[in-house]
Amino acid sequence: MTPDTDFDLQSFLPYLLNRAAEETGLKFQKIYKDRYGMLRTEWRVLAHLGGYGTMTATEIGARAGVHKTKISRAVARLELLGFLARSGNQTDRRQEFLGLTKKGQAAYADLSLSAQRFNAELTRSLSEHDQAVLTRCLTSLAAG
Amino acid sequence: MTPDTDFDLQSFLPYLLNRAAEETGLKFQKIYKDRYGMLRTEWRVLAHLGGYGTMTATEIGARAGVHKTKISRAVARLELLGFLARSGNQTDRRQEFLGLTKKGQAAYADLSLSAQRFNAELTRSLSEHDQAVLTRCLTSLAAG
DNA sequence: TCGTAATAGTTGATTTTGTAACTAACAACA
DNA sequence: TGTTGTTAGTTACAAAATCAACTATTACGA
Repeated sequence: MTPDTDFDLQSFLPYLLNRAAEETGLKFQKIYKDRYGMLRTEWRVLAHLGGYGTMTATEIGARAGVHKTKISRAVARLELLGFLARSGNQTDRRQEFLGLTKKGQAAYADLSLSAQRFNAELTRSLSEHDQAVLTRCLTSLAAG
Repeated sequence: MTPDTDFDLQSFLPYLLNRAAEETGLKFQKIYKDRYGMLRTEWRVLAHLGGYGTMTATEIGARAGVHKTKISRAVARLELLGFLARSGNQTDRRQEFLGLTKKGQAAYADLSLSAQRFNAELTRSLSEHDQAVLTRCLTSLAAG
């Protein structure tokens, strides 16, 4: 039985993407976990609110590509930890506007700075051109 | 309070990588899940054994970047489903050589072919050059 | 060769995620 | 109105990942 495919796992994009994501993600996870006890989704919610301003849970989910149950739990925990505050929407009482507290803003300022440094370190060995190609390809792949 | 960082989540590599990995990974997951009832780690173990031949659990873990408890459970399940067989090592009775059964080989042949097609579809919109850059960058990032 | 350390792999307890069902509020339209 | 459908968000339960502890075996040094 000869192998009729010359499949190469090392060039299979989902595999490579997953490995690269895990490798880089776990390293950065240490930062927000150690400093603020945050989980990944919590950091992601914080990053969205810090970077794009107040919005609803559904909107975060849509932008971040995260399911609403995960958002719901992350929001609850961020609120519990004092990083986030909710304010009901008068015109549509189903939804709530989510915004960072002072403490949340401070955490975002700190973590986003660390993220920048972390990213700079990651891309240090890549040429400007490669960085541009990589970001473009990833953005395209992430969009589906 | 002016934001003293111009951090952009959209160019933060761990975020982009994670999104691209999820997007592509979940799509391909449907294939091995629907056809063979496999989980991601199980498909990954199958892919390693199918692509590189018989090896031990630890070796798969090291190559695939997966923790041994995940490997252990994936192997147990693949064995249960009849895709994989173990054979003890005489010279070191702690370890076992893992290999695919006929059924496992057939599943690998099928899935690796689908993976190739899936990958081709993913990269269809990318130029040859971009593909090469992407793969190179991802491999470098995955290596840590 | 005895005792200690290291390695292969498994198992159990805890945490986190995923799936589905649920409540509450709004929308559309007869 | 009232009935049906849709959307926002939460919760309950099942599935899976993580972490630590465990057994069995081998390696190594006094």
